[in-house]
Amino acid sequence: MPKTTIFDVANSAGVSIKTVSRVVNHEPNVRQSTKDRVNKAIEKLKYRPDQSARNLASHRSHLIGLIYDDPAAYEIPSGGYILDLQQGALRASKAARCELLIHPCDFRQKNVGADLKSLIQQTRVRGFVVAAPLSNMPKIVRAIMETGTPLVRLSPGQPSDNARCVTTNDREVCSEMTQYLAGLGHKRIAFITGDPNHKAVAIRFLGYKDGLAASGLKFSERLVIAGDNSFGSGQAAAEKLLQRREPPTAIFAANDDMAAGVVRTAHHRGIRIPQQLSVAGFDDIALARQIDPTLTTIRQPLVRMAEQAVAMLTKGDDVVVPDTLCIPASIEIRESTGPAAC
Amino acid sequence: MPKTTIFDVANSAGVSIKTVSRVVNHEPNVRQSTKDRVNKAIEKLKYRPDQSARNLASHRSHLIGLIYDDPAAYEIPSGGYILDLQQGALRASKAARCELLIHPCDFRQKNVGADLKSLIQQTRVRGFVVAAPLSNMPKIVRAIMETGTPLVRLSPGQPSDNARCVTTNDREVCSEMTQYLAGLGHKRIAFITGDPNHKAVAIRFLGYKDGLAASGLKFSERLVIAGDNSFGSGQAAAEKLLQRREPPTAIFAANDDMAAGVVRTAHHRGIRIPQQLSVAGFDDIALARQIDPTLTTIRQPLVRMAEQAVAMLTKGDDVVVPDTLCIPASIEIRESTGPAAC
DNA sequence: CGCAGGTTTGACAGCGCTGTCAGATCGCGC
DNA sequence: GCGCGATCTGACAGCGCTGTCAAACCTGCG
Repeated sequence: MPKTTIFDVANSAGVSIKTVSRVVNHEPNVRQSTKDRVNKAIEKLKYRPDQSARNLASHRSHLIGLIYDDPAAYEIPSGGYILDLQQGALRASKAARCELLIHPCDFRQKNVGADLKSLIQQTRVRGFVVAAPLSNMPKIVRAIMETGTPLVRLSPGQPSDNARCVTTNDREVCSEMTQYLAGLGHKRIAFITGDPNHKAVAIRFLGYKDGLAASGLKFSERLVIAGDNSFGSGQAAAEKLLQRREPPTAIFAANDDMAAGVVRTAHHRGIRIPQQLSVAGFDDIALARQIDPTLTTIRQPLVRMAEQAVAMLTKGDDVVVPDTLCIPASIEIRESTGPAAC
Repeated sequence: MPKTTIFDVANSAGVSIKTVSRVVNHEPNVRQSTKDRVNKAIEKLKYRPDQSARNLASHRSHLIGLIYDDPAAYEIPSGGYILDLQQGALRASKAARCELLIHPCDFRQKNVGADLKSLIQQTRVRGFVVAAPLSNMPKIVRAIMETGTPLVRLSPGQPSDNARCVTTNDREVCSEMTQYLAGLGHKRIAFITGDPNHKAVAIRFLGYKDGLAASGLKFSERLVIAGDNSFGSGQAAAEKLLQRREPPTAIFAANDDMAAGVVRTAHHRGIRIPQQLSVAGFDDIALARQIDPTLTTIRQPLVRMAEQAVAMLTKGDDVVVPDTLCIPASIEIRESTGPAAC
């Protein structure tokens, strides 16, 4: 059974291949009756346009690239983040009749730039969505921009640049969370910062400070511990904080993995949550609902962010799309936070 | 800056385009000196072959499709499974200079078959890796086979059929795990079965029975509870088991998500693990190392399985590849199992 | 030296589609 | 009935590469 091509359809419908092409691509200026005839032929012959040929002739593709930090380069990958990303991207891709190419890449490697460029030139991807923390790395962003391929950055630290981006209100919502904790009576609220490479996560720290100020609490360096976004670093930070003579009564971690690490350490030390210690995270990864107690956190609308990012890429060039989109996050109160003890 | 094409390279190297093509594709019968000259020209002009053109001319692509059950269709996606799958597939794809297309699909939908077929015809994917539980669904497998696209099934329940597959020794290793628990003195070892759609998981139940027999324990229907692979079903099953007058002293769940659910429920009921209850899972997802206590489980070599599956697809047709590959799993003993109490 | 048999190279015709541009057809007003 | 702009349709030349096949070039040996 030889593949049915545009010629077969044209013959069957009694028109030229160009007209078939017009119908398939929803181009204007085709009489309705002709359109119907062609569509009927397409139906009958089960015609599917060949993407390779389309790409070749039209210099564009139906492929969307999703670029994110390679979890294989870490010890414990924060899976939820990536899956949410993928889910959103897939949803929008499907809507735009595109396929999704995933491309984790390790920014620590020297030749990421060259690697990306060759990917782009080979596949003629229609556009890329670059997730944090890669989205704020000039090396990566520049490599893509140099090829002229459209891209949308997800949660870049500074939203400037001449590339489009989709963000969330990290700072504001972290301030809210801090105020919520303060409102529960907590005076010593510790903060575990994230990977400094991850600018958007760094911004969360500012929100924490805002929240303290708004609640009339004063900021103390002693209550801030550096983490690196990993579960293990959350454990380590908690270890340090909880062995103090005057430990914090609440710990706010810049992401859920670290918050989960805190919960684990508290457990080990026999500290009850939330009776003796409140713990809050950020991201609302699946794990947040699976650990015990379930984690109070901030739901980052990652799925929708990724979805919008892809949508920006696939929207017709005629449609005016805003260059920057901010999708607000929301606080998700669960079992791990409660009134301050002392 | 117009794209550099094979013509530019041919001109620069003073050969025909066909020779350039030969060099690029590592075809035999090119004199070393010619090869060098061409490579130098490629280097100089930064030539990258256009995949669309290649695909069109050669009727094959550099795309590998990874098909798995759509986690978005569930409540709680079991992320570790998918990420491991992707990681393995990505590794092998990269080695074969291919890109990975991910295609979660919801087998509950009527038109999955048609959907897949159109994907295939449009993109001319070189081959598919179909993960469990989709790998044992005739509807899916047949749809792909009808298009003549190569595919490799991952952990299909029954390894027959005329499609290649990569499996692990679910049954044997589950028997081992059961014997290990029996060896710790457990007499009442409960088993939580998985999603019946997931044939490979169903097989684990047989291994459990084998293990009981090998340990001289007799099988009891009462100790078997049906789960559906989800965290929640693990919780529910544990709830049922633990409220009995004579509860089991060990619970072996057919996957880690459910085992984690058991741990959670035990916690809530104040039952100490492993002192009062031993819990074992299967898969070794990241969560297994993140919950407290860490979970004794069976490490399914998923990453390697996916890697091998893609490798089967990309190996030259001349290389003889076995039709079925079994990569053994191994028991990973952690904190959640210990000697029987009573 | 000449020739069989292998190795290396090149000419050229597509692959299936889209972009361009010119030609056909239509509608409408005078 | 004619002319003119707007609407529709088709011919054809690529897009950048690979497959085919034949030509050119090498060996080594009688």
